[in-house]
Amino acid sequence: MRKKTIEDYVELIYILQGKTGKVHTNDVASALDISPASVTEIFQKLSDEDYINYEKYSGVSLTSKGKKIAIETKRKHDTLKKFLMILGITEKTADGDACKIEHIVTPETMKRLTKFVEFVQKFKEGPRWLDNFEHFYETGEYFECTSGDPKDCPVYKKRSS
Amino acid sequence: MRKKTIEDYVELIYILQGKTGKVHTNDVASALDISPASVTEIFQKLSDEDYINYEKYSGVSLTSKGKKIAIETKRKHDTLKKFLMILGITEKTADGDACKIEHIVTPETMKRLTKFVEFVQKFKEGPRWLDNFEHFYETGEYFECTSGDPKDCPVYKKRSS
DNA sequence: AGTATAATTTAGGCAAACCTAAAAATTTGT
DNA sequence: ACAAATTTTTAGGTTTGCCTAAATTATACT
Repeated sequence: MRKKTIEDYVELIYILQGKTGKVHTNDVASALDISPASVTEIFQKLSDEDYINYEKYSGVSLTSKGKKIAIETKRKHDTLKKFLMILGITEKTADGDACKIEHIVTPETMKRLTKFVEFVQKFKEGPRWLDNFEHFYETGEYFECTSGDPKDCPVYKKRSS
Repeated sequence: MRKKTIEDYVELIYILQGKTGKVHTNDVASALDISPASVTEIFQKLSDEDYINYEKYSGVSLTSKGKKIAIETKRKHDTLKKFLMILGITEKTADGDACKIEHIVTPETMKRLTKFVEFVQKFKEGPRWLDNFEHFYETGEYFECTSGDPKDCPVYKKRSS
């Protein structure tokens, strides 16, 4: 069930690293709820493939290769999460889904979604059609707002975020 | 890399089953590019968990439990694909991404996306904001269409689909 | 500084998902 | 119908990602 990718680990290390840049076996173990022994194995593997600098018994830090992957993955994650939240998905669910989708989505799709988020965010409080979508989602009532006076296309609900 | 879920197998069997409803070891093996021996194991497992009816050396067919999963998974797949295509992603990419996302997405997100597709499809040729998104995607030019005379919010491009 | 405690690593094991090679059952061609 | 070819299954092996228990190293307290 739980298949963690290299990206997962690297991103997590990136997030966990404090000012010192050092991340310890136990930090990762408790974050992922796996045994410290397993984390040691993971560290060895990541080190072999040059994603992290690993020195026994001291912590671990990202190499430049690792950092690059981490930043890229985190950027994907944040965009996906924002995207899902725009559609009205709760933060917690959006975060969880983003975490899974970020590893499998193609660059083409990612690019589209990124642009979409950018597009929507240009509105101060969300575009009108999004309010109408929200209303449709809640009630099933549907209004088409492509023509006529904008006053005929009411906004049903102000979005909070 | 290749992690096949029960859903994957069941959906595939659903797709592969012809008029007779029988699917054979080799069909699945060549579809997934794995060995026939592995398919036998998979059949045994799926049979143990009552997703398929399995009789050695004859083919395999879905139980009602299996069929239910298969139909549901296919429905998810189709919705995700439509959704991605609404955003302008090419059919091939949308299909591939849908195939991966369908297994990991939460019901909450799935419900939202389904409604979103329904919402957009109520427009005959796609809502105006989608055309504007397309224009924004292509050119970076941005127009806000929430107020004022609709004529001030031009449509730049008619969508084909 | 020396010992108790905590963190980390090593060693060995288990289960899942694949594999190959060989055995067994089925199907095909004459 | 029966031998040859094909399909399917069995048996046994490999790798991966996790585990526990025990050994080792680091840290913290007096």
